[in-house]
Amino acid sequence: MYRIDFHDFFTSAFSVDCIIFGYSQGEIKALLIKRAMEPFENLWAIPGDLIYPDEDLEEAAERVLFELTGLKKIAMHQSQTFGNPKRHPQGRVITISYFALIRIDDFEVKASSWAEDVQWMSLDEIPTLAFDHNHILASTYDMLKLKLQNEPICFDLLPERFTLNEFQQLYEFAFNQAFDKANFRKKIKYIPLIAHDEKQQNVKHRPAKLFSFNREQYQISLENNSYTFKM
Amino acid sequence: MYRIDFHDFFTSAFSVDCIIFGYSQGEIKALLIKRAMEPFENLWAIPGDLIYPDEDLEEAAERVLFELTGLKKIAMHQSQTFGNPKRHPQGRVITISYFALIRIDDFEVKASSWAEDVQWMSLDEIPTLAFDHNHILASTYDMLKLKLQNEPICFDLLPERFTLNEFQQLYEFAFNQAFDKANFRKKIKYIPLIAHDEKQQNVKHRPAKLFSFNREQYQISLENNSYTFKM
DNA sequence: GTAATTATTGTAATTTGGACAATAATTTAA
DNA sequence: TTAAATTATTGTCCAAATTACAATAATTAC
Repeated sequence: MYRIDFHDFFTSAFSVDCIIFGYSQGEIKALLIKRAMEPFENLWAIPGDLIYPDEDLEEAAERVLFELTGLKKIAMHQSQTFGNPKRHPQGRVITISYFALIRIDDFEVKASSWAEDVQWMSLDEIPTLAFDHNHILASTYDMLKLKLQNEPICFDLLPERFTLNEFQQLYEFAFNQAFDKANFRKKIKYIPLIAHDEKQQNVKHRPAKLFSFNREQYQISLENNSYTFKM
Repeated sequence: MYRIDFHDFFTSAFSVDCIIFGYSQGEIKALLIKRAMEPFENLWAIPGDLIYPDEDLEEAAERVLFELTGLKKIAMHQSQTFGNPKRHPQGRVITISYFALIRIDDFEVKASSWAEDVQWMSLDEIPTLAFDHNHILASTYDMLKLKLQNEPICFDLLPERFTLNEFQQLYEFAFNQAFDKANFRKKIKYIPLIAHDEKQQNVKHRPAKLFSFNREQYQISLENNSYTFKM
């Protein structure tokens, strides 16, 4: 039986795609770039590019994101890998997707390298994207919703200090359903939050108290096995 | 600015690794092969190999698994991707891991191709494996335990017809803790099971009734959103 | 001060979950 | 044939969580 030589396999490339979800004004959005380069020139796409031969995956995700959008110091989480042989018109490129969650108002994005433009887009207004990026985005959003139920990543989307109503609204947006206010507050009773003396400013009604997530306390509970996040 | 040419990136290869978990005699085991080939010749490893240039990922996982172990018609689920630049001593190889769950007694495994031996190994008796395979295996087992709580994959491990006690024992093994019999039965009250007239054979005590998972009913509930599996 | 608005807390009924006990069905051995 | 042994199955009670809904408190705008 003929056996292919090890080096015959080195005919493929890898890329990373960085799906960045942000939250602002009660809405979850995705960060997209406009391609100034073939293939799919002028189409919108998930920021992504090829991995250097000696680069680790997560390292590549951070570099590529920075090069295209100016974002840095963002914690990236590995998601799925997409490898249909026909997904890239110029050759075999397998892409590993990474996702991250940020507060839109805390960062400034700026298109550079071969990104002609960069923009936050509402999830219900996503145009046809380059490659299989519509599929990748939808599939990653499903994963995000799953994680929102089992990990305290909602606090990466909310402002550092938030009201309990803002907290509730994020979940109402993500799961597209209303919750009872009183019951929501009971459900989150065990989530370690810090209650501040500070209150909402510039609202024309009774201002709500501001809270923040107690990451230190959460870490301790994790190590103790004394609490597991569940929504 | 110097820009690397697209084709300079084609210096890497992909592989798939197939983590097969099986269940038999009250224990979850993993299927491993003994390598008859450099690198790591004679070490045990997760069955895996390079992906052909024009092959889809899942297709590759199924082919590789068959070539090395004789297993076929096994539904594979994508897990994580591992890409440390130094993980393969002969070059840059990024590996995409797939996992599957099967009933050990329903299949026969047979080493072939460059697998010198193939064996089911208890999870607490795993030797030092080739490459980063100990890490991959441990990480995939963690994922399995997570999925056992949120998806009805336990029925891929149990025999087609099982007793409620066998069902309970699988969870007791995976989570390494005992459950109350009566309460376990309450918990599974809404899981769509078919109760058969048939009973356990050849036991020296009152035989238990046999059940099987009602996949059709489960599919319907999924589409209805009328039930979500939760353990 | 008063109306309007929203934040926050409370209550009661229902459902679920955990600990434990009772009963039923079957095999084995005398 | 029957009693002892073993395991399957069902039931009960109490505590805790969930749900729906209501009441009260704190602000702002006028």
